[in-house]
Amino acid sequence: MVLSRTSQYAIQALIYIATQPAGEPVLNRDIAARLNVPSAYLAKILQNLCKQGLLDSFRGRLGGFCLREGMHKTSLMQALALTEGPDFTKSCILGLKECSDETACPMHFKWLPVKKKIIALLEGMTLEDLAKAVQTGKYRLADLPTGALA
Amino acid sequence: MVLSRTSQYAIQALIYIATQPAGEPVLNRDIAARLNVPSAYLAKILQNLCKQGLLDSFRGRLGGFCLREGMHKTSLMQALALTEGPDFTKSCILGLKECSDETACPMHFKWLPVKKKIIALLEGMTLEDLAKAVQTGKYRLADLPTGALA
DNA sequence: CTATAATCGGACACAAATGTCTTAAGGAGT
DNA sequence: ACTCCTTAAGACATTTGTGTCCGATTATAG
Repeated sequence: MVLSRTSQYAIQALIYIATQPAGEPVLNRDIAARLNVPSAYLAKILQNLCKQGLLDSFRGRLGGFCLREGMHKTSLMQALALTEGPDFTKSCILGLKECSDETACPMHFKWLPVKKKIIALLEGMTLEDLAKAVQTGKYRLADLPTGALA
Repeated sequence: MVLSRTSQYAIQALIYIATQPAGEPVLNRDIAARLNVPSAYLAKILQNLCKQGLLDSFRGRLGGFCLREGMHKTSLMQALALTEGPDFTKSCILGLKECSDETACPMHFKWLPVKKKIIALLEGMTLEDLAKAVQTGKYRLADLPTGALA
């Protein structure tokens, strides 16, 4: 429900990168192992986030990916706009092309407040926030506990 | 966001059928035309809803689909469980297989209240409710106004 | 009984999402 | 210069969602 696998991988990876020391590139291979996600596919996703300006990438030795300067405060909403498309919260829940306060589907006015809550939630959480939550050890980013890898 | 095309078509069709006189089968062809949806695909969806017990179908002359006795009060939640699978609200927003109050992803406790609102909304709306809303003429089921077809 | 009209069921077709592989290009260390 | 390690890029494969088609089946009307 709600998010594509691509977006889920992207968010997980972004949070993980945000937990690592700023400025030290993180290896795609390490992220993939940590999150238990296919690494070649993850690489594609990270490359896309680079093109969109959220990440920086470095080739060669000491290379890898890291958050671009200042991007720790990126909201989940902004990040998802990059993976799901900028209008991913705009669409009608029943799929109607035209659905607004003036031309509403029968669910429109019931769905609207819930949608607003979702948007507020996504706009209110930053990568930094989520990274800090993970660093407390109370939450996990993958199906294994935070420190379970060797 | 949120619903597959299949589910969107299913809900639209169910609401439309619920607006029609009970007991009089509705033609798949008419539903498809009214909703501007591919009729062969819609037929598959309706057949599935029959197998799952939500609709009745009748072949031959005077045939078609209609809501099974008593199913006007079916909630959106119940209908979506048939098209999206019974656990479609259960899953973790980040895609973790294990994510509960005890083993939580960093979004878990923020997402939980929103998820509950969504579930309450879906459980609170019945096909009958939505059909009545459409019948007031204030809402539309397709991209054309309720009465726009010839 | 026959013709007609509708769903049923399966096979097929196409597109998008997801995942894999290989080669090229670029940076760091020796 | 050379080698190694990394991302970049594109081709390819697989899976799933979406959509089409056709013959079989069933019910009604004449």
